[in-house]
Amino acid sequence: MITDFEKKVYETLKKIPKGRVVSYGGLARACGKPGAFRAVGNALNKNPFAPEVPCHRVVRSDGLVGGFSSGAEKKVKLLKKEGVEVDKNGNVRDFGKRLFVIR
DNA sequence: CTATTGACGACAT
DNA sequence: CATGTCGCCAATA
Repeated sequence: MITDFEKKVYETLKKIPKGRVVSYGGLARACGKPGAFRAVGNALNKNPFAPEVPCHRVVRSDGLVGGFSSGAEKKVKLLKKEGVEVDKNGNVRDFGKRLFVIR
């Protein structure tokens, strides 16, 4: 079951360019719900469009990669593969520059 | 319909 | 600067 909110989340997430990351809060704001960052995380956790939607590009506002349905390590690996360097602590290098602000 | 949960965020200590 | 607590929204039981 795909709700309108989740659909919006996935659609918005597809806009994120390769090599860039977006915060849960920013993504939530782009969906019209500035405070729904938790709900966004939930939507991504289900992740019905795993390879189609780049859910691994969504990171926490504090610079940490956050979690991942298949394991945060996998997420980090994918990010590195796209050119996003991640510290062993889990924080993205040059987070401010890598962060993609929608609209 | 009510309660609990979760890939979080901001503020307080 | 590091840890702890409360608040947030939507989905699910």
